[in-house]
Amino acid sequence: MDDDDWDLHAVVRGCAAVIATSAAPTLPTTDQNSFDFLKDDNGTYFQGLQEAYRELCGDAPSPPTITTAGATSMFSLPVTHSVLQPRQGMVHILKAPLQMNNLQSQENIHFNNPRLGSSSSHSFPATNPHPNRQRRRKNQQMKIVRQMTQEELSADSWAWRKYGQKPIKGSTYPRNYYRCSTSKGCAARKQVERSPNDPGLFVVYFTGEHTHPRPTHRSSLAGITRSKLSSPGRISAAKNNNKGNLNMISSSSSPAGFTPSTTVVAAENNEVEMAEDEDGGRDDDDENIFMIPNDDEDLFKGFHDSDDHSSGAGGLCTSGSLASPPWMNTGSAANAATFRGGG
DNA sequence: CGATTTTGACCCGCGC
DNA sequence: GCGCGGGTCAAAATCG
Repeated sequence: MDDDDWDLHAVVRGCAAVIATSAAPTLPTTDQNSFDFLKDDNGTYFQGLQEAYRELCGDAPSPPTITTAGATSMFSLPVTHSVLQPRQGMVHILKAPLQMNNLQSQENIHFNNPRLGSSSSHSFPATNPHPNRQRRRKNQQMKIVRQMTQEELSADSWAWRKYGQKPIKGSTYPRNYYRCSTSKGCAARKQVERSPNDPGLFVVYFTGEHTHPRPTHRSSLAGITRSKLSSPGRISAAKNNNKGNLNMISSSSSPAGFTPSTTVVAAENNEVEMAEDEDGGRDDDDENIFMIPNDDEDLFKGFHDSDDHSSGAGGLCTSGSLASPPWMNTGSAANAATFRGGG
């Protein structure tokens, strides 16, 4: 389920706080292994982050920069800039808003995780009619945000199953919710919506982790037969065509088709701008950012198409400590999007 | 028949 | 405490 996922987010949250405050203490959690790759020998994370970046990017032209922007701190992993601007070709790994302006001590690095037995004020009642429903505080979620073209979305070897669609207030287009269908217990999810600034682009949020290796052949996966955007029967004839939903597509024919450097563009959508935390407020979308430069093709080859290089199930996933964030995997594509009611 | 999509309802975090 | 908004569930419909 999402339990591990939650822990990871909590760890990352703490890690970000540590870096942002330069305090660099050890993580106040028992589940530190998940992000040990960010930790150095001194028990801090700054060095580890740099190393992690080197793992991801190979020969990075410059070391990763930990920077702060206004009231919000963020990781910035520049390739060609010492400090990249958020809009200059970044993939944003969003996390919960740390409210760094209020973060003064490690005590503030607090995990509102009921499953960690910490300070959460929320827990599922015993009478929960949906005991399997795993919810976490919005600001506890870690997201990776990417802007992708339809081609990019199609270049995905993961199998995604749509489980919801919601109109988002203030957004022209609805948001579509997908979860990984490769493995039943897989917590990997993604949200796809059209960029409000460029309907030709899609803003994709990746959350959760894949609990299984990347499938080598989509054709062997359950459900892929209906996840083809290009399928005339499904798209043009199906009832959802006129609704403009974001439909999944599979991409078994293009296992190596992902070319992030050409398509992952500057983050100009509203979500990412909010993620910049310009107002330093407490908006739900006002999340801390773990930014990775999208113009580093190797980086995303590693994340998205590592198996293209015969690296097995995720080239970066070389250890059990989240060497390869599974939520970095690209998702399926989307078609035209309009509101559907409800919600 | 099995898997996915659709879609209304439900749940819950969060701001006021 | 209340209401809004977002995320998820799950039954029905659909497809191959």
